[in-house]
Parts: sequence; structure tokens; C-alpha cells
Amino acid sequence: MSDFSQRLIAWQAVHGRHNLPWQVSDPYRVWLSEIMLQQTQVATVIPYYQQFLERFPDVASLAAASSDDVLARWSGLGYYSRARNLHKAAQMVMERFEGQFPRTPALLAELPGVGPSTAAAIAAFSFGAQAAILDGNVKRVLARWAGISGYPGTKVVERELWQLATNLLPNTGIERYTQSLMDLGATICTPKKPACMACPVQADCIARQQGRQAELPTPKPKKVSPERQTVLMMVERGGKILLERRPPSGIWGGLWSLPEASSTLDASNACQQRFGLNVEFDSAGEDFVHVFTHFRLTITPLPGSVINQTALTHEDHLGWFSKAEALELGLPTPVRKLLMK
DNA sequence: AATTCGGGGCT
DNA sequence: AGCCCAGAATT
Repeated sequence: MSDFSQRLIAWQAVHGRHNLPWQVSDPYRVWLSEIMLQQTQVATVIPYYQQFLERFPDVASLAAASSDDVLARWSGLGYYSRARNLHKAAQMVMERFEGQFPRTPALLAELPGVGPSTAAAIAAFSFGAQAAILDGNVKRVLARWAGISGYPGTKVVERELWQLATNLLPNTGIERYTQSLMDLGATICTPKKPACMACPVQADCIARQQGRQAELPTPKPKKVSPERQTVLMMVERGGKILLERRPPSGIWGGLWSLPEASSTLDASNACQQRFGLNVEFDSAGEDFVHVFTHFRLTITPLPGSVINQTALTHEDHLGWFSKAEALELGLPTPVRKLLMK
């Protein structure tokens, strides 16, 4: 049983990934990579990671940055609460932990954006702590190897997987073992068509013995994703466009976005009410669909020009930007696409 | 305990 | 057109 970890460690040494840019012992770099990699694939993260490190080479520089600067570097990666929490956590490391990352999973998990699995990964990679991770890769590997059925998002199944992950930990070599689980899930024990013949634990894998690789882990029960609709107003005045900073929570929290209207008919009224602007709108652009995890958003772009300004609006969450200036901001992807056209 | 957070890559 | 990804915070 304990030989599970030894087989994985031996396999990783030969067949694992060894050249990922965050495979270092600097806890700042490990932490940054783990946050970026939450629900995000390695290939997507790499360019963001490198640019982010150039701009914020250490935790002190990140803590001292403005939130606009941090969000701008995150723009396009998604799950923007990660960027807000990252910034807060950097400040917490500076103030509460005197610039040094804490060394235990429990303390690491007190940083915003660091949950149980991420805390364990940071502690294992940076400090060699005996801590179990449980990300999507590990859930799949363990559910198949141990033949655990049931959707891992439910509490019962998740508890069972955590228990198993903890029981399987090796006494030594935690860094390579942790990496081996991620590597196996990413390269061999893949969601579809796993390469079982190349797997170091194929001999005692329950899913393989029972031919249930395609059924495990049990998929999330699917629901129809609702449709939503919005109008994004592209209000121009003297070569600049009006952007609005979104509230800190909810969709696209904290990002700069085109102001929304509930309908094309309401746009003119909305500009008058909210911005004190008399705007003449052109005909609407072509609708396009932006897909989120849990709903589909149909966007109607609506260009318009300011006729006159009836009230002074010097609000902190509003701004006029040239196209070039706007593209430097933290923007949601569909807004970025609209501005680039 | 279930839902809410993005976006891209892959099949 | 779905599915999945080095999940956590919120409700």
C-alpha cells in the first residue's frame, strides 16, 4: 500500500515534468504559481506567470503595488478574486509575517485565496512539509486507483478522497511525490483516454481492473446554464471612451468595463441618469455570446457619442480613456475584444 | 452542502 | 459544443 508513493516517486524522476518555471524553492514563486494554476491550465499560466514576476519580483513589490496595477497584469486570466486575494495576501505576509511566508499549511491557509490544497502544495514544495494536496488531478488519480465513485464535489466523496490522500503520503520525498501526482494526472491519468499502459500504478488500479476509467471520477451532474443578456455602451467623447470600474465582488469584480444598460432603449436614459451625459447612440453592433462556467451572456455592443454634458460627474469609478490607455487596464476579455476591434 | 466565480485549450 | 483545468470563498 505505501508502495503506491514509491512507485509514483520513481516514475516522476524519469517521466515527470522537470522544467516548469515555478519548480523552485522560493515560497513567493511557488505561491504565485499555485494561485494562478487554480482551475487554470499550465500552458495558459506560463506567460502570465513570467510577466507577473517581471513586474512584481518579490512579495514586497507586490504588496506595495496598486490594485489597478495588479489587476491589469491579471487581465485575461479569469477568476479575478484570485488577483484581489493575492494582493491582500502579499500585504498580510509583509505586515503580519514580517515579509516571510509562514511554513505550515494551517498558517498558509489563513492567507486569502489559499485553501487547503494550495496551502499543502506551497508547504510541500517550499518547505518539505508532510501535507496532502487534493486538486483536480489528484481527485481523478485517486478516484480511479481506489475505485471511489460519486461526484467529488460532494462532501462525502471529498472527505473520503482527503483521507486517502493523507494515508498515502510518503515519509520522505514529499516534493517529488506531490509533483508526481500532478504530473500523472496531467500526462497519463487524463480525463479522456488515459494512457494506462504507461502508468506506474496500473497493476492495482481498481478502475483499470474493472474497465471503469471512463466512469471515474463520477462527473458533475449537469444543469442547463441560464441565458443572460446585456448591452455594453461604447460612449465616446473627443476620442476617448467612457469606462466604469465594477464593484469589487461579483462578475468581473474590480475590473474596468464598458457601462452596461438593460436594453438598447434604456441606454440614453441610463447615461443621463448615471453619468449626466446626453448621448446619441448609433445602431447597435452585432450581438455576440460570451460563455461563463454557469451562464451564457449575450452582449449587444452599442456605440454612441456625447452631445453635451448636463452634470459634472467626477466619480472615482468612472474614467475617460483613449483606446491605448484602456488596453493597459484590467479589462474583462469580451470588453478587451470589443476595444481592440 | 451547493453555488459562484473566467477563460482558454482540447476533443 | 461540452468538458476540464495545480480550487477557494461565499451563501
